Amino acid sequence: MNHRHSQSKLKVVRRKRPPAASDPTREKLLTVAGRVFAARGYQATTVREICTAAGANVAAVNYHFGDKFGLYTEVLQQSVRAAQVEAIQNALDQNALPEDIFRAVIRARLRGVCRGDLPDWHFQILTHELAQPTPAFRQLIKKVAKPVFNRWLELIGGMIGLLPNDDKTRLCAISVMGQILAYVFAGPLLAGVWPDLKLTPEQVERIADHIGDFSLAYLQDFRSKHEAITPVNEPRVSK
Amino acid sequence: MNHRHSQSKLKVVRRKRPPAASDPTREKLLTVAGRVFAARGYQATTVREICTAAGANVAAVNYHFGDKFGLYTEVLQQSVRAAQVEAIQNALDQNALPEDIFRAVIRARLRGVCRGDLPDWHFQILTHELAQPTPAFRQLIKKVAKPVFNRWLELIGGMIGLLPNDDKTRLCAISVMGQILAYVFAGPLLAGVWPDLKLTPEQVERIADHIGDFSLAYLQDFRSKHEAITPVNEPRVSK
DNA sequence: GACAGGTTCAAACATATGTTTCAAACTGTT
DNA sequence: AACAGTTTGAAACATATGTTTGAACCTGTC
Repeated sequence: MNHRHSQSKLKVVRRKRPPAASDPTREKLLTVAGRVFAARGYQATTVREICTAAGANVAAVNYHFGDKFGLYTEVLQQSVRAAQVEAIQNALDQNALPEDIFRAVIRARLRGVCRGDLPDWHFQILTHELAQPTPAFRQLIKKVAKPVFNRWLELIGGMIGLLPNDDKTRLCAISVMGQILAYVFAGPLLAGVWPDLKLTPEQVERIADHIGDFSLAYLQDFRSKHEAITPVNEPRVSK
Repeated sequence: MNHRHSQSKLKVVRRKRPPAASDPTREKLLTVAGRVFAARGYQATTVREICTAAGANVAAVNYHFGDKFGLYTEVLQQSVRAAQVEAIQNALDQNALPEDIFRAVIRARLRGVCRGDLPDWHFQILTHELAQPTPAFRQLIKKVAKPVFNRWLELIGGMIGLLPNDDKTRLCAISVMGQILAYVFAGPLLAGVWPDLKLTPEQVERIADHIGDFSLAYLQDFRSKHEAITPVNEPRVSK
């Protein structure tokens, strides 16, 4: 009944030569589709809307991407690539004080949401995925989000002297991530509740600093209280 | 082209007598629709799916609710009513220590997300609205979320000795809300990143306690550092 | 039982939408 | 210029879906 994401098309229309590096209509479709998918979500978006907005024929999507879902998948990948995951990876893999890495990650993630004034459309797409995950999304989580989060757990575990897989470590990691998510995903909610909030670059820095302060208060306190029994170099599972 | 929420139907089919208190198919449609809308979102949901799941005829929705959007609006209202807003209102208006009120609010909000095992479907609907707000949603924010948040600002402002509309107060309020939102709205993300997490009532209590501890570390620290210049009884704007 | 008002049902309607088709236009190569 | 492969375009297709319709079906009242 419901023609969901058709997943495995056996007879996919694929061009012989690879994407030609700069195919005008292909590029146009991709950028336009990004905006539209971000605004309406996968289901509510029509290929006709994308094509007319891109000045292309209705058949263009099927020709270049096989089908609607093929286009969406490519948009999603491009979106994740643009979501500055490497920025965060880099921050996490830097050789610096844990606290500095910690703040750098927060800043990197938060910077991603203000390209100009509104949350970047890349994140709006993720919002839709959060509400209604497609197979493409689950895959991206496994491949992108999970490794980053694991590294994040190591960092925080190190800061409070617990193992990465300790429940307390996880709770703390989520507490910090959650504060960031509020600004990334709860846009409409925030706008209704704090209308004057403008996500200028300076304001974003202030927010990042605040989240850092807010979180470190607990993390450092936790560490100093448990330092006697669980030294930094030999973390143990607590309780 | 796109038949969005049709908003103002002039000739709405309305029964003469009010909803009859217990109309079996009407009730059935409402409860079923809640589940389906929560799972798929407004656009992706078909009235046929709802009707067959409710064991009713396709025409039932139009007969009882005018059109698809009428049904959705009613589901949304019922959903907000069930979202335990009063529980939070009550907690906020209680006469107790600020810290206790603070923890009670966190617990109340977090409890709402675990009716059984998965996030309650009421919140899933809100997730869709977050991704793609309907007019009905913006209204709900103004009427429900904003007053609660203002009360929340007062509480936190009082705890750190700042005015409710101070930026710092707002940042703190969002920091706490954000931690909660992570569990409410980022379900798929959490599931991918912490698969073993089971939202049992006990686990929810633990999470609530953690968020309380995590946040109070900063709030109490902030207060004690600024107490000298800004006593509790006479809060001032900081900086 | 007859009647009236409300309710349900199967079928039909109108339209929206993803996809396909096939001919025309285009592009680079010989 | 001729040709082959690629890309585009307008129309057609098949299906999904919100809505309407008119008859049948209740259910209580006289």
